[in-house]
Amino acid sequence: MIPSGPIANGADIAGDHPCFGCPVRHRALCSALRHEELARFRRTGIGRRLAESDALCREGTPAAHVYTVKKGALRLSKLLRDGRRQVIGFAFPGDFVGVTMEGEHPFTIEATCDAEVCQFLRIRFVAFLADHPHLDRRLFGVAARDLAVAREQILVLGRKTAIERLATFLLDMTRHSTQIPGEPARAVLPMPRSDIADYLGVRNETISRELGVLKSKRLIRMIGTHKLAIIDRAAMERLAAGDDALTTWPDPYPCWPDPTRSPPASLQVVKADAAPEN
Amino acid sequence: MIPSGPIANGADIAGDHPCFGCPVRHRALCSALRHEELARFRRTGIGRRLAESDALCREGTPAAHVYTVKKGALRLSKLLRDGRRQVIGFAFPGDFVGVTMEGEHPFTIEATCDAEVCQFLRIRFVAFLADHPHLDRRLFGVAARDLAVAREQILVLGRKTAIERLATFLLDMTRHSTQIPGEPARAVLPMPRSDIADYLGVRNETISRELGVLKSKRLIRMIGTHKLAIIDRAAMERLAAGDDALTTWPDPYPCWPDPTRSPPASLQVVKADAAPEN
DNA sequence: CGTACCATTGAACCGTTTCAACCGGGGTGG
DNA sequence: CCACCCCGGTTGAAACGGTTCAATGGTACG
Repeated sequence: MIPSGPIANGADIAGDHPCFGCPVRHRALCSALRHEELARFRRTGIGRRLAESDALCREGTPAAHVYTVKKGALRLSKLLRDGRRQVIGFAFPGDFVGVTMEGEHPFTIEATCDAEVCQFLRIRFVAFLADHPHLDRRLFGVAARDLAVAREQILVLGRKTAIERLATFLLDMTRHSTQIPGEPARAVLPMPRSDIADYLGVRNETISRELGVLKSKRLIRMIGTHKLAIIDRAAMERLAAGDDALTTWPDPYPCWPDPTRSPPASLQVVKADAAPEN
Repeated sequence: MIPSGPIANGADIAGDHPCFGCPVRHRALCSALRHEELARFRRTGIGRRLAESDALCREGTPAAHVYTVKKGALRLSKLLRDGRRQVIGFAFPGDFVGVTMEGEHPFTIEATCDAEVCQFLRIRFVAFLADHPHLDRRLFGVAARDLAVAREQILVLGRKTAIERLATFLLDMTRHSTQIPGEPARAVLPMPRSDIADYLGVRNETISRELGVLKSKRLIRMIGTHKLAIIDRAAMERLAAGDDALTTWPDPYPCWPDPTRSPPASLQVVKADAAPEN
């Protein structure tokens, strides 16, 4: 509804430029930058290679950098003081992480597997933003998308059963693997079971068990521990959407759309001196 | 970290202006607008009065307006297809709701009690944004704050017990009631128990029961059904933070901050031709 | 003052957790 | 080269927190 800024289409990068060959140079925030300034800013990023569980930053520490994911995957997580962990989300190639309004990181960022990121100094990034105010719109777009994802996850954690959460997650993961048209969708899970469990708000034993249920119901087929095929996508989508619940729900929660409640009659205009079309 | 735009301090509104006397004219997005344009835009908003359960918009319908809350409270909620409901969040006086990148509302917005909002036509709002690009930064700030709140709620729903969720919520609610220094903090709950339950991902019976537990432990004292006093704030905060869990947690989740894991030795610079301070 | 609806309380049930044992693959050292 | 071990993943059985269903209580509103 609120239009995003224009997508950059500047000249590409020469072979000796640090961004040359970067798998996400046309995605992430990089694609919002243009022409010469683009090249100048992107050159300030340095690559870092991470192994599983290597941390980019920790919850509560001063935020000194922002990052673009080039390969692998990251997990963003928060801890309760007694050690319970919640994975807030994962970041995949092309994602941009680490931007915050506060001075310190709101969560820990670690690799879930071998990964590569491009790291930018935050003060340089902030200065660059000041020189390029048109990026604010773009930044808002990134935050708005993240917000929609986070709110969807609130629905998942608040109201879905374990198997529904898992189905939702597996379908999501197909979007991060290249698909062959006509073939069953593939999902790669580039993280240990414990990360999936902490993302979905259950224990890893539950992940194992519900994966077993999906297998025995022939909705999925495992291809090793970290890869699988979605055999019956329609059934998975019904499951993820909460359609297959065996129980009918009590009255006070009408299914949407519910024409019987559509026009709230008691809505009334208090001040009528404004334009009528409002 | 990313600085917000300047706060408006323009001349106030004359007595015949529709915004005169609005309790939030110095807050919400209104405070980001300035001087004459400010007055012109704010005049385009019309007031609406809502009774409990009156809807401003419904999940999935085209987004035609944006709103500022003046009085009362709103709930933002999503439904699963079988009717399970999740309250994504509440909006209180001064909050700005309804902005979305998509063309349709991602959730239903209803009043939880008698409420008043100021309603703006979206196309007019978008046009105003186009004329005032400095507002993009402000808009990003709003989205970033909402994002932090949503992610905190993910932690609550994914990892906290029912009583911890309730303690977290009650402490939050004290920030929306005026406090008397030296007195025990007061919290007003301007919504039915079912809204609190659907916000915290439990049934309303559970809310009743856990409220009973907090009462019997002398952490809170009810003052009618919709008001209460926090008697032992320190204990409530420990409870909300997950400090009081009776069980010690297994090893793999170190408490933060954990110096033993701080410097990930395997972090290595891949390209070293960038500035050294990066 | 009655009544309807929200809130509370009780008891049985169930999904997920907890605790424990087992499996299997990859890396290491003998 | 093979045995061993370590650790992530899987499976089983018992315990528990929250749900479900049902009945009662309270209160706000007509």
